[in-house]
Amino acid sequence: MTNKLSLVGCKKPYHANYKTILTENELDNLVKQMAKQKEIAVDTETTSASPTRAGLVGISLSFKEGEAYYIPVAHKYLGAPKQPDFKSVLERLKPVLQSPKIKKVGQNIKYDYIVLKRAGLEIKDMNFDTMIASYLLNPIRGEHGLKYLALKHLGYKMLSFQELVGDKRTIAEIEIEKVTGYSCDDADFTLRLKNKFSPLLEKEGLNKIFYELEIPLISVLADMEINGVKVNKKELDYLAEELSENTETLSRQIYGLAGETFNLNSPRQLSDILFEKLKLQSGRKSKTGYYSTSSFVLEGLKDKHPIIANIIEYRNLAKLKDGFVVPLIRAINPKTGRIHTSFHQIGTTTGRLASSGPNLQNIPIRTEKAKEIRKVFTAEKGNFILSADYSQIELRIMAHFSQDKILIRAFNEGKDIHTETAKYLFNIPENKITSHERRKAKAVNFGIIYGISPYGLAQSIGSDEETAKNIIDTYFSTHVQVKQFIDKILADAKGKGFVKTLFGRKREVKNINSDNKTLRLQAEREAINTPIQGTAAEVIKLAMLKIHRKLKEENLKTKMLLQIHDELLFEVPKSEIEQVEKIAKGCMENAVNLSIPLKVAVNIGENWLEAH
DNA sequence: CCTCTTGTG
DNA sequence: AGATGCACAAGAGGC
Repeated sequence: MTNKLSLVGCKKPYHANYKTILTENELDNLVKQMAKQKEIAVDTETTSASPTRAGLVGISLSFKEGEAYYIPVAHKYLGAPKQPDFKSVLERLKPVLQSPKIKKVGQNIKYDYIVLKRAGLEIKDMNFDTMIASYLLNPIRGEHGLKYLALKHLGYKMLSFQELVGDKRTIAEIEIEKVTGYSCDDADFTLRLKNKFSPLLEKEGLNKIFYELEIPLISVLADMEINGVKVNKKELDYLAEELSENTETLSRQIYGLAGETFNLNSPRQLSDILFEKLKLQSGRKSKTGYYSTSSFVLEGLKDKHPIIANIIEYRNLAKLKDGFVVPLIRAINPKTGRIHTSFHQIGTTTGRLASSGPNLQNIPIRTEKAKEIRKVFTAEKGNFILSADYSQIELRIMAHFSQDKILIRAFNEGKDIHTETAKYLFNIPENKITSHERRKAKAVNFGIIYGISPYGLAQSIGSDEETAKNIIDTYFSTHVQVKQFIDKILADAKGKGFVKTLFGRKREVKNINSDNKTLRLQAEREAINTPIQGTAAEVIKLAMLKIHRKLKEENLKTKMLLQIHDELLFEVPKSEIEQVEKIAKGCMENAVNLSIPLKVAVNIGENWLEAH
């Protein structure tokens, strides 16, 4: 069945030959041809956007531009033809898709890898991901979808998923002929984009970071997503119940004090109550004409009216309940009883990972109730949670980049970096430094990495701007090489229009020469922060590759579960704890060789709270 | 779909 | 005069 590309929505049809594989014979011939190829583009069609839940509906393959094949396995609609048997298709494809000698190409191939691995087929020799290539070529957010890339780089308007599926529930209900065109387009244009991007990566000096970091990371992240993390559902249910009772009590009290009921979750309505009705001292109006009710504002009004403390408490508890507890309960996969997040390699402008569905990189920790939530992240019977986190990785990277004498000496001597900074800022001996001064120094250390202003520092240490400015000046006059490092980054960025990480990841800084001061200053802060944050992200990614490889080599049952920017979380059988502790610490501390040592702290416990 | 708010590193 | 610390995800409200 040949489909001469008569697709709806195609402005500039390529003369493609797409074929539906319906018989054993056709499948045989296809596999024979595939076995001769050096590289094959793969795409799967499924029942869900979430790969850890999705069921396979069909697979498309392409190894020559303009030619592609669609193997339907689970289309279900009135009059659907008999399709090749799902299991036997997988068995027939295994020799080629699992061959370490045939390169696999995909668009967001982690998705397909997960779907196929769950079905029992593990893609080998994943070699190219067009989404990641596009991201490395220009790490901006939200412009790396296949449909967008095909239009931008090849001038081809693909059919959108929405246009294909319409009001049907899943792709399984769509006619095989239509899906053949759609899915073959996906595989075909993935291959075309690969051919376009491959030389560009080379030209931009991105080959190393692409082939040696991001591509091998795909299967590591896929395994983490498949693993998922065990949570204690009973405890979550209990927390939800408890938080509901507490928020209801608080809201009743708040309405009593306000003299009327209103929607407490609406900042606008709350603003009217506090600043119009109760006439409390307001701050500036926001863009939309209402006064801010942020925690910063509320904290300042705490003593002015008894309603304030209640609102603060309500906000805290409501956030935990509606922002974490309830969504976590909903996210539990009924089949595995675990929570499977997605990690995104193209989620950030700096090279960090992002997590969603649910986001497991922002689980609360700071308050007592928050700790209760951390506690529900637990391990299977006989296993423990092991957490390994880098100490001060960003400041260490800044020390390496800047070669600052004070920072390098402090890290080489294993000093507490914030205390050390306080020594220089306030010109007092180490044994005289109070927690108060250390706290200020800590704010300065973080501020430097972010490209701070006197106003910003004043806000975070609660001083006036003049004091903050003096502190910043002192920092730069003592940490001479840090100042030089920042000046060099800015000069570089202004000259070239981009900044680079240690491993050569590039980020364009668009407004670095803008006449608009606000935009320019923001670009300058991005230029300072990106090499530091981005390099830290690369260091932990490298460590993850090493750990993943080692766990496999040593045949360990330990599972890598989460990455939270400077922390890795594992689920470890009791018998493997000592070994894994060594592996994690060793791989993380030796991921790269810098002018300063990297330090990793390992903690073990029954749950994430105990292990952190 | 944007704004506000708040959770993390 | 007015803005002024990096990187995110997500829920709620409201248009």
